[in-house]
Parts: sequence; structure tokens; C-alpha cells
Amino acid sequence: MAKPEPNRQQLDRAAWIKGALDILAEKGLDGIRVEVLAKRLKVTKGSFYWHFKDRRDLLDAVLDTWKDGRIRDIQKQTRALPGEELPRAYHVIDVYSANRNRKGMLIEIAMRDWARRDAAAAAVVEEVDAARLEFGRKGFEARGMPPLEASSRSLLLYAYVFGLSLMSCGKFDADMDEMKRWIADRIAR
Amino acid sequence: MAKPEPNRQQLDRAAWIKGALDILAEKGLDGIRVEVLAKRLKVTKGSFYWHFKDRRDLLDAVLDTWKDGRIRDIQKQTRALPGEELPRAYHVIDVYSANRNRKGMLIEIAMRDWARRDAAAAAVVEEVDAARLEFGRKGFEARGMPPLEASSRSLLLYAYVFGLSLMSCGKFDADMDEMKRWIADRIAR
DNA sequence: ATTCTTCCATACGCTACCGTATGGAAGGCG
DNA sequence: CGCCTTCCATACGGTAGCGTATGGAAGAAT
Repeated sequence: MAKPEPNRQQLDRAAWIKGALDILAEKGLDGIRVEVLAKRLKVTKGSFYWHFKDRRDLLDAVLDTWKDGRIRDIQKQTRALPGEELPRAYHVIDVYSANRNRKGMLIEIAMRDWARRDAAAAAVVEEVDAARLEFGRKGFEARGMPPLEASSRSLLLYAYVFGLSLMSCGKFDADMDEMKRWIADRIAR
Repeated sequence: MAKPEPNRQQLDRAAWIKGALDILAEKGLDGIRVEVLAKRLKVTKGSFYWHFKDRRDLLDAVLDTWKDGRIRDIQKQTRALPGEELPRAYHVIDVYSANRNRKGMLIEIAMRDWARRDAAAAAVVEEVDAARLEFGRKGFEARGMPPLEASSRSLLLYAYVFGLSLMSCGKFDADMDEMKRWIADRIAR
């Protein structure tokens, strides 16, 4: 038959996409080169052009994959128990501003740099941001805050964590942990 | 003589640097290509390689120029009258988060993307950030806040404005202006 | 066993870009 | 005038990457 394993293909496509995301985190969008990626995967570009129409096809797949992952993450958090909104806000701040998730934050930055120049990327980032802001807003509203305040806190929260990852806060201050806690309180309390 | 006008050269170097900064804002670091830049300036790269040793030489000059400009800006703000710290904080938030200064913010983002991969760029960004954070901290301390709180507010302020420029807040909410004001109050008050 | 599909390697032409080498115009200066 | 310095154009060789064409191996289907 023509399609004995409709998963085998997807698996290999997924390998290319994963490799592209790795490079995106390391080198940015312009680091994603077909032949470079092929070398990293220990194949040649002959394989690439079987799985993908061209480089743009890969990039679109990268966008889709990233978007799905982020949306899924947000939905998972949304399904958490109600009544736990405050610790959940702290958890979000902690996850995004900590140095684990380093690769995730690098991808976030690269995506936004990408979105500056590419309409498709811009649409994806906007969708993900909207979902996150909505999630945050609902959390604050569940704690009884008025709509404007809830929306504002949500925006402040995400802008802060992304902005923090932009700043080479290598050694701004020794009490970085205390500062982060003060800020988290200021945003969430 | 050998040096009748030691400014003529600098002026032309400055033109190349300015063009490079324009491209940096539009296309990011990888958009800065010698021949592309030459075409934009309506000359050929023969001119470029007279003024600069190579592409890296230009990039270093771009870094220096940007750093000097930012440091100068901060020092200018620092020399403002004392007793005006609160409105000054609002002014900083306003300048950075507004849609004027668009090009400036694009360069900020590109610089930070650059800093991820280049040690020299990372050093420059870190220096500029340190100066800004210090400036903000002093402002809050002048209003009687304890050191930890002042440092934290300063960090929150700059992380917020940079993070905001990362988010395609194209149409998150119609009341964006009110939200920005709420956030500015939360950071500065 | 033969054929067919799947997946990848190799080879090719093409473009963009880098850095160098060389020459030439244009103006100050002897 | 001839000369020298400054600034830029042109031409060249080299590398990296894109996309295509073609063939080949290996397993599945018949």
C-alpha cells in the first residue's frame, strides 16, 4: 500500500524541526540553514528536500510546532485547580525568569526577533501572547480584581519575564534572588 | 600634509555606521552585509574596505557608537534637576514603551539578540544595562526607598519596557493606554 | 524474484557575499 | 606642471548556501 506507516514520515520531519529549534535557540533564525542542519543530523540535504519543499516549508513547520507546544502548555495550566491562582502566578514568574528553561527563553527571544521581519511568525507570536495574557488575566480576575487591573497585571507579568531574559543580568546585583521575589510580590500580590 | 582634515574620514565612517544601525533595526545583525550596505549608500565596497579593515571592524564601531549614545543619554538624564524623580520615572517609562522611539527599541532588541552570540556585544549591553539600572535605582532611593526596593523597582522598570517591546501588543486590548498607566503607577509609585 | 515505494547521497548550476588587488579620478602641494 | 594622498570603482578568486536532478539502497508488495 501507499501508506503503511503514516507516522514514520512525521517522525523524521519532527527530527528536522527539533534540530531547527535547537539552532534557533543557539544562533537565531538566520542560523537555520538547510545544509548546516543536515550536517548536524548526519545526513545530507537530499533527505531534507524529500521531507520539505524548501527552507520556508521547514520554517512554517517550526512555527506550527512551537505554537502548538505553547498553546498546549497554557491549556494545561488553565486546567489546574481553581483557588490556586496566587501560587500559580508565582510559579509562572519563577518558571520564566529562572535559568532553567534557558533554551525555552532563548527560543522566545528568537521567535520575537523573527516576528519583526516575518508576518507568519508575527501572527504566531501574537496568538501565543494573547493566550498567555488571557490566562493571566483570568487568574487575577478569579482573585477578585477588576478587569483593568487584572489585564494590566497580566501584561506586566509577561513583559517583565521576557524583558528580564533580555537583560544580561549577569552580575547586576548579588541580591538578585531577593529582587526577583520583591518584584514577583509587586506583580502578583 | 598627511592629515589635513582628520574629520573627513570620521564623517564617512560615521555614514557607514549610521547605515549599519539602520539595517540593524530593520533586518537584525545578519542583515548587515558589506555589499548590501554599500549599495544603500550608493557606493561600492571598495569604499568600505578603505574605511574599515573588514566587516568585524564595522560591527565593533557600531557597538561603540551605540554604547556611547546610550551612556550619553543616561548621563544627560542624570544631570536633570533633583526633586523631580517621580515624573522622571514616568517619563522614562513613557519614552521607552511608546511607539515613537520605535527604531530605538528595534535596535535594543537587535543588540540583545546580538549579545547572545557575541562576547563584545554582550559586554556592551551589560554595561549599558548596568548604567540604566543604576540610574533608576538612584532615582528611587532619592525618594526614600530602601536599597532592595529601589533596585527591584529599577529592574522591573527596564525589564517591563523591553519586554513590552517584545510583545506584539498589536491588539491585545483596546485600553492599552489605561493599562500602561496602571502599570507605570505600579512600578513607580 | 521482480517491481515499487521510501528515503537518502551525490553532483550540478546559481546567487550572495567576503576580502584582496589594482587602477583611476580629483584635489592639495612642491 | 608633475606628484602624492585620498577616496572610490572594477575585477577576481573563494566560500556558503539554495534548490534541482538523478541514481541507488533497502524493504514492502505482488
